[in-house]
Amino acid sequence: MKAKTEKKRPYHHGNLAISLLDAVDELASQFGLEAVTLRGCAKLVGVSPSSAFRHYADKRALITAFAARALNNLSEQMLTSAERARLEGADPFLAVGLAYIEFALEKPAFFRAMWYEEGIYSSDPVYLEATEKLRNHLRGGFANTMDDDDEEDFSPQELLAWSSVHGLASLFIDGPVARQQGKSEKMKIAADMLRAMQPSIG
Amino acid sequence: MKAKTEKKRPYHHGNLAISLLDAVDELASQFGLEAVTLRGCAKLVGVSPSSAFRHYADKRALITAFAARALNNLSEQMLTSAERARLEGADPFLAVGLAYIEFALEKPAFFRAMWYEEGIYSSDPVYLEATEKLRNHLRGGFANTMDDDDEEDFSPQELLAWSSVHGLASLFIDGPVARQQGKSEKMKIAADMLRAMQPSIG
DNA sequence: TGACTAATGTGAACATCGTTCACATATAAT
DNA sequence: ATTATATGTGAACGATGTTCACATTAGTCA
Repeated sequence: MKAKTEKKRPYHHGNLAISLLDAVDELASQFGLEAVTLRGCAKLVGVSPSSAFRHYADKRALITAFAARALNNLSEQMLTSAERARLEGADPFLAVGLAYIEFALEKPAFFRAMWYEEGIYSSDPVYLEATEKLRNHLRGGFANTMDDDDEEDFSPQELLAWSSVHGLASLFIDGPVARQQGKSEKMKIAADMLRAMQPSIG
Repeated sequence: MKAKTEKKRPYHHGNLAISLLDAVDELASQFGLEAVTLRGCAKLVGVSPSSAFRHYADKRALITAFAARALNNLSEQMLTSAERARLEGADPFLAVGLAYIEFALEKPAFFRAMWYEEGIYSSDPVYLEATEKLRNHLRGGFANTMDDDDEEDFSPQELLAWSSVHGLASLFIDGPVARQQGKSEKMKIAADMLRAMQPSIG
């Protein structure tokens, strides 16, 4: 959040790599992912444009790191909402699905960055690890409610759950579904869809 | 397809607007959507960069037009596969869903452009009309197999169908699902998912 | 402490991109 | 034929990603 905006400016920033990620966060949240610029990030951090290349091979690598961080954010959010649901005796399946969609609605630029295949290095180890974690949290959240047959592969039911949740999130933020409606109505639509799926995953 | 590549070059191209769309098609198919450049399209068509602005307000408008055309392509493909399924006595629901996913697998750049919210004018009338048509073809294809209660809004079941199909397509081309597998295996996974959905939409 | 080395930030430069605008050329209308 | 309109051109501008020689600092070890 805070990009160490105001201080005496020592020649060495000391935390540039992470501060640049914060800058991407800031700019992407405010103006969209497409508006994120290396020079803009550098300026926001108060540093020369070329200094970014000491920490990231190129812009794409920076966006990749940001995407990985976003994936981890989503993983956390799903984990906590699954735990809370279990504690409250609520349906963890619904909770996990709704958390996924809510994340996309609240941080659309983050969600887009996660799956921005053409703008990231999708085989970067850090990014890959983050997708693995998300995958497992998804399976973990969904597994308690449905048959957890295979350890590695997604069952058709699990894939249905992930796909539908991912698809609705995408259609909400980038598609023509419920364009005019507010967040709470969208969440209600999402809950209805998830409940409609129950017969398939019981 | 053919961008009138080789001929005497009259001062006026005569078909620039459409030829530029063909150029976007060509470049996006070959090098990805992010690699599409106004100057590149102009060069491919054999015309000056600035001439593009006589037909499109800016690059974003050009991409918007391309996205609309892609949406119409997908609509056609879904329509024909639904008809064929009906003639063959096959399951139209499965056919429509698989057509959607197959399109994304075969033309990923087209599919991305369709939902490239930050890179298009999503309230452009032509684009909007194309999304409406797709919407209706989706409902048309799905409606025969499930309760067609409401005329305008998607029922939870219909939305589940669209979301899951859209989500799986997205996860295939931009996500970590079945990365290593070939198209036929992915189509089998898709069919399994669609069948797993049957209890919810019967 | 002081000197050497590695790490980190800078400034100027380059090619490319989207975009604009005065101008050139072709087509259509009168 | 003359005029008006549509369409394409060339040169320019600012912004972007990137590179590279150089400046500054931090870390290490005598």
